[in-house]
Amino acid sequence: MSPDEARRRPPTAQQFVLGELRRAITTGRLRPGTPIRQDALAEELQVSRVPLREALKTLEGEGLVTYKPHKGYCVVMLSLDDLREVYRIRELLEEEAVRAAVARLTDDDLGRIEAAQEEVERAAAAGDVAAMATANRAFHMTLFDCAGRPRLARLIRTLWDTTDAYRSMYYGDAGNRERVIEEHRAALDALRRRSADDAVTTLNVHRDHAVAELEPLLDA
Amino acid sequence: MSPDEARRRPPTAQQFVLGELRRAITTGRLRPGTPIRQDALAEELQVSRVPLREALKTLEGEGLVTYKPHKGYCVVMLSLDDLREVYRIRELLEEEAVRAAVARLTDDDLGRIEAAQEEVERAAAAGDVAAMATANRAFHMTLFDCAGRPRLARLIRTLWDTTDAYRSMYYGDAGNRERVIEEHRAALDALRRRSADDAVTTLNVHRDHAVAELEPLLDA
DNA sequence: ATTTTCAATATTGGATCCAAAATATGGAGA
DNA sequence: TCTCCATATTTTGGATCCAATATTGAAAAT
Repeated sequence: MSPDEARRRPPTAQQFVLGELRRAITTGRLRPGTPIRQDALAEELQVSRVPLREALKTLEGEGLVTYKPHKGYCVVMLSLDDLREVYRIRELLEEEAVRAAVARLTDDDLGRIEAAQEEVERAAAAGDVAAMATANRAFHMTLFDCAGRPRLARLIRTLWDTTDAYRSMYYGDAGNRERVIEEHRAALDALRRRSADDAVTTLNVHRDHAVAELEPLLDA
Repeated sequence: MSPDEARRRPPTAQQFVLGELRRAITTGRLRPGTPIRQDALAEELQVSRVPLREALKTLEGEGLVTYKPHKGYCVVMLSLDDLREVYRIRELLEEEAVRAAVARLTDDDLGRIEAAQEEVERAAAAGDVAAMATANRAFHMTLFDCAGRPRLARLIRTLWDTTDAYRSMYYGDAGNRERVIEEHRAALDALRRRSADDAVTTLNVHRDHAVAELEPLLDA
């Protein structure tokens, strides 16, 4: 392992494993529905089963894996209904977050959101799908964090985590990337005008587009 | 351990510990803010630290304890803001659940909710606070489960878990117990009429009463 | 007296080993 | 051939041990 990797590597094995598992699920290396063989996975990640199991417990709490006593963990298979349910819950919670955020949005906050958007556009221009997914998330979460409601923001984060595995596919399409940028700009415009209604509407459209694109992917 | 206890005891140590920890936090035996000494707790519960740590990971996911690498776990101290935030989120999600539930409520469903209510009243009459808390929870969750939205119901459950520690205090007061029963009856009436609006309104009032009673308790 | 450093101690993180449960295998009986 | 049951193997659950990190306390220097 290079010094650079060592610096990046989290301070505990369970956090390292957690990140690796997220990535594996996100990128589809661990496909939905597959049972998780702890022994094999632990060996592959060069850790013992203890930190692996703690990471799995965390993922269970986030709804990314299921667990049955004495049967083990299993990557969650998101059904179409699940997807719609998650997005509907997101709609409810994110509207709440956006309204609270707009009510107390400072110019400084706005600047950070704009910076995130610049990063999104830079990644899109470079065609870097992974970077774009990260930047997109930062864009939204920065806004949600402005609501000053840590528990609400935490909930929304876990909901995003749940569908991360599928969202990355969304950015594979150039048309989607272009549309995301346009919709973000519209949202930013609403935020600058401190119009909560417009921001909510814009972001709802944004979200609906995403779920509409994702739905076909789940049939396969 | 008696045979009866043995039958009740969960199939894995981590589930047993999970239940014990919840109770300990709920009853205030583990007070908010106290760091959790794994060694001592494990010994007290007669298990090793491994299942204890996995249970703690679950509780962390539910927001009942916090975790810092190399520092350990800590029972969360719910601030007044936290309480309000949790109840506001519950309001949003439970309205959604109730509307979905009413839309598909069968007579059979209604019967189960009524049965839960009978149990609530029975426990209240007996002055059994713990049983009343359990029955009350069953009353609401039975309704939420009727929504046919498993993820939504799961989320609501974890939100309830978060404030369980404080809710039990609520039932210590006889006036509160009486009011809960009245409000449940009003909600049942709305459900029988299949009036989603009335059910939502009634339950919002119900919830607001609870939070109003709980708020003073959090100053101390 | 205050601050800093360093060692001693306590506590968490992780690896290995063993036990318990579930699953797979294979043979006996109908 | 099919079913059922006993056994072997795999896999998960948990206990113990060791390592790494954090905390505490005391001594030394300013």
